Amino acid sequence: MSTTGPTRPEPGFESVLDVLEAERRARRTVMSTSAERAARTVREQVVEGRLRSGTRLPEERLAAAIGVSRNTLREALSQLVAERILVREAHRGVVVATPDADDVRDLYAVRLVLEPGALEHGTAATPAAVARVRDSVAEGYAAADRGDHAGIGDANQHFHRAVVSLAGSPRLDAQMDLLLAEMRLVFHRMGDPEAFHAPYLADNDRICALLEAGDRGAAARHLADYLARARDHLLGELPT
Amino acid sequence: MSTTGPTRPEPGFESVLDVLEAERRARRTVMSTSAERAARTVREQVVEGRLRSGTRLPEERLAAAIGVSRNTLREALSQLVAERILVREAHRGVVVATPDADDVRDLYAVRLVLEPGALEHGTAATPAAVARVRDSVAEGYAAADRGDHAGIGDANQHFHRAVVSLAGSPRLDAQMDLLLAEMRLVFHRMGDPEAFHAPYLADNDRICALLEAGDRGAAARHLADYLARARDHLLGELPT
DNA sequence: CCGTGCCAGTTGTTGAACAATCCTGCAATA
DNA sequence: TATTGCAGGATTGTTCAACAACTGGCACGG
Repeated sequence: MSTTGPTRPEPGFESVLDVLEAERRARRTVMSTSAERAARTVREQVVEGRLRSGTRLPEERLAAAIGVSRNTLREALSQLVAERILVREAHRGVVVATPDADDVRDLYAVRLVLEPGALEHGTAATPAAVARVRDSVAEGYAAADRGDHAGIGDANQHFHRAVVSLAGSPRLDAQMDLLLAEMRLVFHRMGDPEAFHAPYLADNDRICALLEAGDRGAAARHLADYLARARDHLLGELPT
Repeated sequence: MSTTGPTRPEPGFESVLDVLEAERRARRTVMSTSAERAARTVREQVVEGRLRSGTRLPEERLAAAIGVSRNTLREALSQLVAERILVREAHRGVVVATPDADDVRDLYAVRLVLEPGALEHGTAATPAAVARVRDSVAEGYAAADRGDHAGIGDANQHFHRAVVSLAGSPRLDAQMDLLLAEMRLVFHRMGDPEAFHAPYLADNDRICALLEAGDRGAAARHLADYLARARDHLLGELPT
C-alpha cells in the first residue's frame, strides 16, 4: 500500500502548506498593489535625495513615468502625504516636503520621548536586540574606516532604529521608520550632510556600552543629551 | 499728503493679511477634499461604535451611501487603513479592525513609552497645559457624579491626550489621537465598556496632583504603573 | 467524503471626461 | 510706473464606466 493515501496526507504536508502560504503572503507583501509599489518608488526617490525638497510632482507626468494610472498614483501620493514626506497644497499639487526649523524641533521632541524611553523602559531588551544595537555601532565604524560617509549616515539610522526596537513594539518600529525617512529629508537640505554623522559614532558606542553593562538609565540620559546636541547642531546648519 | 500712499501700505495691513490667510487656511482645513470628508465620516462611525469590529465595508455601496465616487472613497479607506482603524485584505475588501490581545499589548507598549515620557520630560508643561490635565480630571468626576459612563470614557481620553500634550509636539499629539481612536475600537469589543474607566479616576487625580506639585518623576512612575494595570485589566476582559 | 470546475460578486486598475481652481502674461487704466 | 482686470492654459479634484484578476460558494462527479 502506498504511503500517499488520498485521505491521509503524508507527514510534513502541513508544513509545506505553511511554507507555500508564507511565500504567497511574502509575494503579496512584496508585490502588493500598484498603488503601494508607486508609493515605494516615489518614497525611495525622495529619501535617496534624488527628489529634492520643494520639487513639484505633477500627477499626469509622474503617473506616466511610473507606468500607473493617475487615480492609482493619487492613492500613492495621499499615503506619502500622510507620512509627511510630501505636502499637498490644495489645487496646486503635491511637492516634496521642506522641513523647517519647527519641524526639526518637533522631530527631536518626539525622539527625545521615544528613544530614551525605549532604552530605559523597553521590555524587549534581549541579548539579540542589544546585539543589533552593537552591530549598528560596528557598521558605523567600518563605514568610517573606509571613508564611506553615506554609510555612516545609514549606520546611524540603524542605530536609532535598533534602540527603538528595544521597546518591542511593531507600532513604534513603524513610527520610527517614518520619522527616520523624514530625518533624511532634513539631512538632504543641509549643505554638507555627509560630515554630519561622524561625530556621533563615539556617542553611539558609549551608549551601547552602557546598555551592555546593564546601566540603562545612564544610557538613556546619555542618549537624551546627545539628541539635544544633535538637534542644536542640525538647527545651526539648516538653511534660512 | 495722505498716509495711505499706494506704495506704502498702512501699518497693521500686514497683520490683516495674516488674519485673512489664516481664515482661508482654516476653511480649507474644515472643508477639505471629499476624500477627507469621507474618511472623517467613516472614522466617526467606527469610533462611535456604530460600525463594529469585523464589519465589511463594500466599496460600491458605501460610496453610494456617503455620496462620493468609488475612487474617492478608496482614497479615504486607504487613509483609515493607514490609521489601523480598518484593515485591507487583498481582493477581499476592507473591514473594521478587530484588535486582538497582541494589539492591546502593543498599544500599551507605545503608551508606556509615550505617556510617562511626556509627563516626566515634556518641555511644554506650562501652567496652562497642566490646567488642561486638571480640567480633564474634573470632567471625569463631573461625568461620574451624573452617572454618565460614556462621559467618563471621554474624560479619560482627554486626560491621556492632555498628558501627551505636555511634550509640546504636534506630531505626538496627532499620533496620540490615532492611538486613542484605536483604543476606542478595543473598548467597543468588551462586554461592558461603560464600567471600565471609573476605577481610574482616582489615578488620574493623583497623577495630576503630583504633576501640579512639581514631582514629575513620581507622576510618571504612577502613570506607568497605572497603564500596566489597565493593560492587564483590559486583557482580562477581552473576548477570546 | 473529497476534489473540480463553474459562476456571481467584489476588488484592483485603467482611461476619459469635466468643473473648479490656480498661475501667467498682457492689455487697459489711473 | 504700478495696479487692476481679464483671458488662456495648465493642473487638480472628482466622477463615471469599463474590464481583468481574484475570492467564495455551489453544484457536479468521483
